[in-house]
Amino acid sequence: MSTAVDIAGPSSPDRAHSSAKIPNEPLRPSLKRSSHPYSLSHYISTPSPGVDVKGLIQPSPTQQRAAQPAHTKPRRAPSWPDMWESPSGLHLAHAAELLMRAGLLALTPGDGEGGGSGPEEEEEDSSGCGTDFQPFLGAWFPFSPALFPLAGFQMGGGHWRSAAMGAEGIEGLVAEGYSPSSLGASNGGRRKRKRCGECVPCRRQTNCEQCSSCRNRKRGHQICKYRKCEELKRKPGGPGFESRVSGFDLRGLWFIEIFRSCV
DNA sequence: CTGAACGTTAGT
DNA sequence: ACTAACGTTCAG
Repeated sequence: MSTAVDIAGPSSPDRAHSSAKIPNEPLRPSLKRSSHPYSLSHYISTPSPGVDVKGLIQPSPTQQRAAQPAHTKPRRAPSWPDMWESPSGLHLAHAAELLMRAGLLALTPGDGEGGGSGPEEEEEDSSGCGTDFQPFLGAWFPFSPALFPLAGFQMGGGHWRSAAMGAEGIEGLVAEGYSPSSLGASNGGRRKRKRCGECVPCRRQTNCEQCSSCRNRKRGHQICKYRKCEELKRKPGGPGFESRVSGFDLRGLWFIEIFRSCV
């Protein structure tokens, strides 16, 4: 199965006559940085035979018990609800929960007091698992580990944590080249959003030169319709709007698919 | 509701 | 300064 994205567009000759000034790869540097040879679909469709994914991911009975929501705490960041949901139903939170059940992820509560409700549990859970999984993650995920802060995860104490997109998450974004202003954190959210660089339209490299936007570029000031970022098409603040990293959809699906096939 | 036009922002 | 393109407004 090819991971090639149909960047040719529905009705557009992908001619190379796109205006020379149009950047061919308008991706964020952090997105371009990924040099991993394999794609998500590669891992989903053909799990590496050399790696016992199940063994790494399947929760031990102890872990399962430890993860039982006996006193289910809200795992969602109170101030970033949208970040955990996506319009397509691909819930990163779901994936995160799966991770947690598998003992591969420890949630950092909002206050971030360190051990959370059960320092002992955490020690139990992370024994061997986290440290084993860490290099595994590095090899497993095509996107740079540096992207984890984007998804609300951070490294801490030898295993991955969910920072619930608190201050750490913002730091991660900043580290990735997002300025607070570009995140809409200031000026009442009237800042320009940036294209995600990951969706099909974003990955398209040429203008069709046929759509109204292309033909009317002078006055329209709009990017080619077939290159219009899917994320930017959504209304800011609308349902499922993910203001910063549109890859959440992909990653959420990714996690879920991986766990579906492995657990 | 959709698309065109324009103002504005952001990168070079 | 110039260009690309996002956000907003408005006409149809």
